[in-house]
Amino acid sequence: MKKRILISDIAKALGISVTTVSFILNDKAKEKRISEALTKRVLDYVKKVGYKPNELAKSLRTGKTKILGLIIEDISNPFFGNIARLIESKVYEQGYRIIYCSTNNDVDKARELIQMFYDRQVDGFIITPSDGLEDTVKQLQQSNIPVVLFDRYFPNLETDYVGADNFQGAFDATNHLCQQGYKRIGFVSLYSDQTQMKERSDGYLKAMDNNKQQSFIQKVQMDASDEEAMDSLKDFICENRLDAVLFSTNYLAISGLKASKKYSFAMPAMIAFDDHTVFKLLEPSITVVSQPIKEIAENLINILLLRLQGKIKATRKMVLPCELKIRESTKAKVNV
Amino acid sequence: MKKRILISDIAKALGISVTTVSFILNDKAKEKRISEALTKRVLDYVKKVGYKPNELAKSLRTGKTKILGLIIEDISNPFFGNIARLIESKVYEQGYRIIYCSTNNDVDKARELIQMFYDRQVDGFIITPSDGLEDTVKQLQQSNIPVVLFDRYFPNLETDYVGADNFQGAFDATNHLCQQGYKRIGFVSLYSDQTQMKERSDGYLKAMDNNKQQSFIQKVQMDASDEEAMDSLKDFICENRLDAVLFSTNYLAISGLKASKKYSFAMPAMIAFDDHTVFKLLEPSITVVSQPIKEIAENLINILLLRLQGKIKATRKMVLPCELKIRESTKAKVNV
DNA sequence: AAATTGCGCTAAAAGGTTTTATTTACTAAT
DNA sequence: ATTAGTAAATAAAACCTTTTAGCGCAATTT
Repeated sequence: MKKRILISDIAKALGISVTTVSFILNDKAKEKRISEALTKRVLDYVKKVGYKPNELAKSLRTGKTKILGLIIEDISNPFFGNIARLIESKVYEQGYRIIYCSTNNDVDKARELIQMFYDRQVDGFIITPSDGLEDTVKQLQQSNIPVVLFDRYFPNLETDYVGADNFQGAFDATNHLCQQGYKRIGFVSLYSDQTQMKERSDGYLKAMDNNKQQSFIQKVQMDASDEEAMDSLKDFICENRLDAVLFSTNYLAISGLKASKKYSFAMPAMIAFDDHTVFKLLEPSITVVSQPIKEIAENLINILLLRLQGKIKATRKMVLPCELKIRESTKAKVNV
Repeated sequence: MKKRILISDIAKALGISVTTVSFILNDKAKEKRISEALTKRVLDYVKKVGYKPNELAKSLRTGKTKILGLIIEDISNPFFGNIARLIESKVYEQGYRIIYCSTNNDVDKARELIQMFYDRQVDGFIITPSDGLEDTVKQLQQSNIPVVLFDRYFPNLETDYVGADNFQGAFDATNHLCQQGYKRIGFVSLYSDQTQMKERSDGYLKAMDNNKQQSFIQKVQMDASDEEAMDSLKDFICENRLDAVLFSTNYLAISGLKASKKYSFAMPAMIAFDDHTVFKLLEPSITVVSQPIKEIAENLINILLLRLQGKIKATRKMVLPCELKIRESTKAKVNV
């Protein structure tokens, strides 16, 4: 276990001051008018001995940790897992690291996590906010710490935000079902005030309205068990004799599919929000509204980095288009 | 933006020294014989003003960051995503945080990541090592920093390790196929020296041997595209007229299923290693060898925490049993 | 000749803790 | 009356950087 080499060791070895070394290492040689000869000498020596600055000391002094906090709903959900992977590799290139936690939509946990990350002085946040987190986010803003929300936002709070066009996605999906000839089209959502859910619901309703169709809506408790969800979905679909269903999340769609298997009823035409490996493989394969995951991740990072560099003032809201991926589960209805 | 309150502010306000406050805050009041009266006075005041220590300063002084590095293959793979979620919530209770990165099985990236985390002075590592990472892990050990490997290990390096009983899992799966009457049972694996692959392969071979059956093995390049994997799997299954296949990972199984869909050949009886949402939903549902994810996560954390507390000396290797979840894809063969 | 400017570099403070070594004020024992 | 011992608290060093303010000197300006 060899001792870590310090900036003072370098200074001593070269017979110069610590300050000079620090300036050179922080690319301030020019600005501070350090001679090129000395600059080179220091850089060479640093390389030779493989000096690595102590990030903790650096952070303590500068107040910047180069760590970003990622607060998401659930890292084991492929939608979030994929975003996390993309975010992680993006920021990595910029010298930032990610420290993350899943909230499972629990406000108290979310609050605690954010406080914790704040105490650890992360430089910025990317958050999928749960219901009721508005105050906490506001506090972060007031503390002047950059926050970018994604997937959902707070209508009454000016924040940076990146998300998909949920209204359009749901609208297009519903329209597609209408065009295919379906007459009893249901919509499955959650008991939640989150904006993405509201927008999807609005998109569905608008399309149904345009097509002069009666709407059927079923909400599921956010903390419902898989069993409970399956039960209520079975009833919803069967009792209303639906011939098509739009599911507002991928896991609700999966619960629906499980239900149809468990209770042996025929799943009507269906569309799911958010793609998933399973949807491509099923027989029939499932039509989905797919969010532009890559673009979402890229924009999240871009906005956050610009904020960190103080390059933007006004809040930015990015709404990215969804893509309707038409598969077998929504083929044209054969009129009976 | 109110100024952060410091330990020195507390000392000043109460007319005592910084040292005393620090002792009390670190539960050393007894040991350092601080009077109970004073202890209470300090604790009350701290609570009242809501003092939170600066973790950076603490870390700088103690050399401990209370951050653990998690290096996994791919956070977007549900198997790893689930483990990550469990690990995260476990360590969270103990006051530790996780900083993670995916390697995508790239040694160079893994090495760089570990170096980075090391520079940031994480207290310990949990790593799914890619091929060729042996040296790096050895270096960490020599630097006296705790490392626990999982999913795979290095036969020639004494390390803490937690993983599933891959041999037994593959053995049981293969035996099950034999008992169901299948005669041409193939095994799909990766070109990789990783131990978990070797063990699964050995389990398959041993069972085939016991049952006096001819073995069929196909390896896929680790960096093969989905298309390439699908092509080679199609050829493997069709040209050998296999009536059953054991896939050594969930994503290989998924590639196989995609291939059967794309090229319209009937998928023979099959078993996948590692469960996945998709396997329960397919028609027929897929029999799997399921790893005890929860136990793996718990043991990883337990061992790492014990190491961090210096409570264990000898390396621990935990091998946990897999469970064969029999579903519809391996029903008894009807002899033609 | 005195005052100013520019150059190349540096001493020392600051950032907020923990911990070692020491002090002070007592009480008890010799 | 001196010594020894103990309880309760503390001063100052240590952790390793970045950054502010400024020094000594030579060249230029007034």
